[in-house]
Amino acid sequence: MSLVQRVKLIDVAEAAGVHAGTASRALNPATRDRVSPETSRRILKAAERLGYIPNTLARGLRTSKSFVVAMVVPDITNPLFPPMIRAAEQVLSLAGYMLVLTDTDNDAATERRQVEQLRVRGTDGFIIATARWDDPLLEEIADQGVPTVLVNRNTGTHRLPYVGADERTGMQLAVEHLASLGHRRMVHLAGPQDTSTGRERSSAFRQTVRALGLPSSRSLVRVCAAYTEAAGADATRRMIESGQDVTALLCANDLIALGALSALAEAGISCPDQMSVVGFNNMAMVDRLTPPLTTVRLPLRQIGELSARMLLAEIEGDSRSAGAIQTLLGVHLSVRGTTAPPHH
Amino acid sequence: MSLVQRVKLIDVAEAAGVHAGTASRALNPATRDRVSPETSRRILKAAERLGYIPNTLARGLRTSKSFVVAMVVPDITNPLFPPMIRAAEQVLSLAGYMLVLTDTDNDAATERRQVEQLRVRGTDGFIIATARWDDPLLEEIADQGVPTVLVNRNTGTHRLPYVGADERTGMQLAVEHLASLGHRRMVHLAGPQDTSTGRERSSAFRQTVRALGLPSSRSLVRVCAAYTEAAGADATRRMIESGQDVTALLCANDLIALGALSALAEAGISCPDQMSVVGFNNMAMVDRLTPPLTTVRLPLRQIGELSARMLLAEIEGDSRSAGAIQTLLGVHLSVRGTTAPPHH
DNA sequence: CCGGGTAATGCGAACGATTGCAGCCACCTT
DNA sequence: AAGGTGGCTGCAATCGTTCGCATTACCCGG
Repeated sequence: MSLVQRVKLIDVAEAAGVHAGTASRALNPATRDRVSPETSRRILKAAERLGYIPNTLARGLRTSKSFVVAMVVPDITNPLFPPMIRAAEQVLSLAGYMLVLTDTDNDAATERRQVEQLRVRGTDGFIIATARWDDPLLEEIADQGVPTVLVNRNTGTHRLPYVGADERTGMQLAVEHLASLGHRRMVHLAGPQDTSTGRERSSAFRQTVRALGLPSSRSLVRVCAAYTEAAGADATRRMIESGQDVTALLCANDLIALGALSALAEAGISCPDQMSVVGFNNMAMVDRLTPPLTTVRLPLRQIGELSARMLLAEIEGDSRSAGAIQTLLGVHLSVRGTTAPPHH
Repeated sequence: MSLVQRVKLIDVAEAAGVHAGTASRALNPATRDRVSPETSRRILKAAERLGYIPNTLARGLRTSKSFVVAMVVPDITNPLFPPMIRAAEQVLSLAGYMLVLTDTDNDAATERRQVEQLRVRGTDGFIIATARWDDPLLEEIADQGVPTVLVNRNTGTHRLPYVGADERTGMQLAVEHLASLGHRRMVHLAGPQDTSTGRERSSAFRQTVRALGLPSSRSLVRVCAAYTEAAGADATRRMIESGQDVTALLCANDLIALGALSALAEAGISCPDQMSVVGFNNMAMVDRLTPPLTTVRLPLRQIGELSARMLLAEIEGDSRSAGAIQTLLGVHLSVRGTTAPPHH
């Protein structure tokens, strides 16, 4: 009684004096034209009056559709993700889908377990933010044609639709900004090279350095073990110990930049006077640091929103998706306090 | 083919040479004792061998259970929530539940719409972080006996189970800390009084000030319009303009503290030299500010974890829940750089 | 005036599991 | 040895929709 489900299809059918099947057709916009306008109107009215709400489970059982979409992130406490999640959730909920969230804790085994569990439960599609460059799970998904869109990180084979930021241009802007300030010897603290972001950013770094005619050498790129503060600090310490002659640090993301700033402070190297630092992602709060972090701002909300739209299109699209569309959204360099001309 | 669902109950039953009903009983631990150990073993083995995975939709249709739990937050980009969400998700997923996330954007109408939509979809329970002191939606939920746990914010009637932090002690620790530094004239920038956190924190502030024998007056509490940076800055500006003689600011949360710090900087008032500031929540990154923010640290992960456990108990508990349990977890004061002795 | 076409609706079998009830058989008691 | 008991298992209804197919009614041209 009064518990959620009360009036069902057969009730509205009876109220309208028709068979349940007819009511079903009238209620579904796609099949509505198979019932006469007059009857249809009566059914709609009855449904309205009784407050009919279809039972998603029953429908799902019959149609094997669940109106559930899952979003897979490596770590929801990373401020990079909430804006994307939020935007995606809004789009999906407007379209009548629920968003289930799963946090893999950066662990491939956990991820596989979660995704399989979700697939078994009839999840209609996936938004995945944990792609690795070489990712067997994603290959399976592509093989099996599960509606999926990748965000933030892409996979090497480009077999799945992807929406992300224009990483290369972001890195280029950062390098050019530093060059225009007069920097010539910059080091890139790269992210893990098994992620597309790590690879793209470091490749763009190398390319831009070369294009600007700056001295380039292998030692200008130092790969961090992870996208974490600790890894960034480590790499920075090693660089300082090496005695390398450097005036600017381009970090593969803000967490690495945070680690770098700590390590610099530890070593008594002041930023930006003795060392300029640039981050990537424009994480929440980095504008409140002292000095505020210069960083590349990604359109997180847009990424979330667009990924949801693309996924919906893929799920509901009658035709098979027109290949794996790769979308790159524009980025912006937020110049703040951690970059300044080098002094001699 | 090879699409998710293939082997079903009847396949297992046939393989084991029994009727589907028997297989169903053998597979369900709760009814397993109604089938002979020998048969049961055979069925389990067959299920294992065939890789049987029950169809949650079909089961849900019959049992009206969905193994879906929803978490309702006001704004997922607030760093307060991700740790709670993460912890809850882990507990739930281990128990075979999915966590669907919904962000109400701090809007009561949106919240109602989302929650109703979710209930209709057969959600088994709710973790709600958006409670208001006087909240009709929650009253309905309590009336109808929907399994629900409140986190972070409580409701005035205390009719639903709640797990949160010991706000009062947190505030007390903060006030005592300032008093021990020598502060006597402190102002509390309170949160909205339609939330339990706003009310508890300001009531504890008043109480502690009185208990310490400090001068107390109505003007020592200034209520902010919202838990936002902008509202905190506003309140602070008004306080500065009023010329009130104050040496310390106790903010109802970190965002308000952030706003206060901005407004102080604007007005050329240095922190902590001329004004001490204490926050609440220990949001991510506030330890990286200059100076790092002194704040009350809440056990966010524990709150998330415990709330999930309580909800599961409520959902699966054979007996009706033993009243609306109110759980308060311990807090800790992180003394950092924004508090110092007052100077004269 | 009749056959064939079309549009609208009814009919009932799925979807895949759970579960109350009934039947069966073996064993125990008197 | 007959009747009773209780443990296992099978049977079939059920959850609420959807959808292929059958049926009805109606219209039009020959």
